[in-house]
Amino acid sequence: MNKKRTTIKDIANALNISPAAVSKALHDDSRISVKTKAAVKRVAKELNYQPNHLASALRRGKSNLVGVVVPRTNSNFFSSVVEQMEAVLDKAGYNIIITQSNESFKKECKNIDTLLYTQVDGIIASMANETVDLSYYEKIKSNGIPLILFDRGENDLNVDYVGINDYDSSHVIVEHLISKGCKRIAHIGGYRRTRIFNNRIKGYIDAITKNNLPIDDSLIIESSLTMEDGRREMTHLLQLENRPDAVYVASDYAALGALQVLNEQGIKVPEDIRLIGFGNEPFTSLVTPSISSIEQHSKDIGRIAAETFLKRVAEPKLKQTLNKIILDAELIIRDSSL
Amino acid sequence: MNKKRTTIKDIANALNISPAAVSKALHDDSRISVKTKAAVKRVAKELNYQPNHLASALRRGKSNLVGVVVPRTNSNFFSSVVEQMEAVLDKAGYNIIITQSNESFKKECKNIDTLLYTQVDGIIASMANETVDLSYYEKIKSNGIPLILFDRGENDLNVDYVGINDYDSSHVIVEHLISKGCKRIAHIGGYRRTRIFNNRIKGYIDAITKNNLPIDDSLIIESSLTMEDGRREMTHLLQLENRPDAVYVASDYAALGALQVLNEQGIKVPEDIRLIGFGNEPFTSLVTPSISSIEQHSKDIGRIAAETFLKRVAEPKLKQTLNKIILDAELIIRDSSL
DNA sequence: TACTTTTGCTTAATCGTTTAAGCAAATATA
DNA sequence: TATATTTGCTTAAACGATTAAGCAAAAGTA
Repeated sequence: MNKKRTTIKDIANALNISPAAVSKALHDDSRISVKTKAAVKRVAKELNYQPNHLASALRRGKSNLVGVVVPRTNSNFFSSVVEQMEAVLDKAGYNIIITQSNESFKKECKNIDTLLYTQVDGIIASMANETVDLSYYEKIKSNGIPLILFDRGENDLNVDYVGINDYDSSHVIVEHLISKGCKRIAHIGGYRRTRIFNNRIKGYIDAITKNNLPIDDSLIIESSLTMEDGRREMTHLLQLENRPDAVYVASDYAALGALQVLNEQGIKVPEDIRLIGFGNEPFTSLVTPSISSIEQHSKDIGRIAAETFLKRVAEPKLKQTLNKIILDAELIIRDSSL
Repeated sequence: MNKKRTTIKDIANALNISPAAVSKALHDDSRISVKTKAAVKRVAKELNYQPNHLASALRRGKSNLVGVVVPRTNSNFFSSVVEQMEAVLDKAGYNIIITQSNESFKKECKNIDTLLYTQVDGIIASMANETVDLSYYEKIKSNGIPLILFDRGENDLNVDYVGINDYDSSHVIVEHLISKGCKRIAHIGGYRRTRIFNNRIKGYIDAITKNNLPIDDSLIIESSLTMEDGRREMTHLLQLENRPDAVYVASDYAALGALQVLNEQGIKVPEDIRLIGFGNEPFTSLVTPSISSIEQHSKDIGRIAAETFLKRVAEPKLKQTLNKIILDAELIIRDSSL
């Protein structure tokens, strides 16, 4: 029983050469003979050698790990983003560590600490709904490793960002609804403190105003955008004296909750009330009626975020120009707003 | 600009003591005076000291990281399992690295290599559908770190396992359908090479036989159980001369695809055909009609898997008895099988 | 032939932390 | 008072890989 794992030293001993030569052979150093390289690789395989990442990372000051912080992984958007990141980073020799905050600020801070502690070479993150205090993100910056934000970002942080144009998306949605004859469009949104939700709200207000419709504060609601929130806020909207004829919900999950309430109360969608979600989660096309929604180009976001990280580590620290990439979102029209 | 991160040495220099004393002070060693401890901690905070995980893990031969391998994270089952693991392991001072195979054997192997390379202290895994070759799992075992499997496991590996009783679940489903008067029950299952799917198929066959119904091979289908598979196989079943009056699908995703086809073709569920899924994914209660399904107790599975890992590392290597934990599954009856 | 260059290695230091071993001073015990 | 124990540190050697520096032998050049 060889309890101990094979190290570079074991290979060196077996071949009667120095550990340094082994290390170089394994890295195909030009100063090692073809013969020695072959021998080293053969013995490495024989002894089932597995390089010790900790040792090499410690020595090289580089872990080849990228930390990812997402609010949750079980939404199609985030899991799709992460999948693309993985694909891009993998090709560049990086592995990723996924952590989820479950929308909790405290958990998010813990995750960041864990990642820094693990000596990741960079962090790609999307912030929890709760997050207002940015000190942990400042901590990443002061650590000197690249920080790239996506979707749920924050202007004040002054770091690379990839996301979609939330403001414009609201315009597209509102104008689509108006084209269908809607006059009282409600908005179940997120909290304004989160930049993207604030942008959606601003876009909504500006689009309403631009189209000469009145702004009615009772039609603008802030929430956490869970399915439960969608149910509650929809119920609430239906109790208004002057009901809306359309509801634009800033998340598909909340839109789903809203749709359930509408279905339960026998309100016809889209005839009585038109409904639009946000995120283009797969279930939007599966429920009855299917829910119109905004496609956020998750794959592009994941790919670009990863590429931005790679650019950052490649770039000399000098000419660091900030990358703010805003993708155009796309409205997918389904039965709920026909 | 202090490019370099603060190390234990910096603290030692600031206080004119040895690095060893600093290390001990930070770990509350009893042989360090209260005064020194306080001073060390103060300076550590002042200099914004962040321990280097690589170094300590290298030295201690323990990374306090647990690797998790799942087929995907964007299913509620797996993300819920992972969430519980995280909660349990966190309390014990462990952090987790999540990797997803996307049901690809190749990716799974790569993930395992990455995790071993990162020197995780153990691996908790659920196998991809494709996985038949177990050599990578043997590799984990031969590495000497604990391996715990959940849900998609494998008897041959002879390692700890947590899952639900797939065989019994099939019985419960079949008997429920029979109680509703169904006589021709089809089964859209996974591939027999995967143990859990094989168990579901065996359970289905035995339950049908036990209830004196004939086994019709054209009603037993193997597939990858994606939504697309569900659509295709349902379409196929509807083309049979002698249609089934119930379909038991071994995954909610495939069940969803099947339901779409039934809805599209105007077949009434549950009146014409009853439908049952597996996994109790949230969307099963959201679609119309809502889909009956099996609750897999994902939270318990996650918790128990994590606890099993902790037991393993605590236990002396001597008295290693295998932990096989099989939970009873629960049928949630919804509209699709009323 | 006498030199320079290249090849193919070795030596030794290093990354940041932990820890066994050791040692002087302070305190306790006989 | 003499001896034993405890306290509070230091020294130095790891952990396993990488790498700058160096050095002898082989090959190339004049």
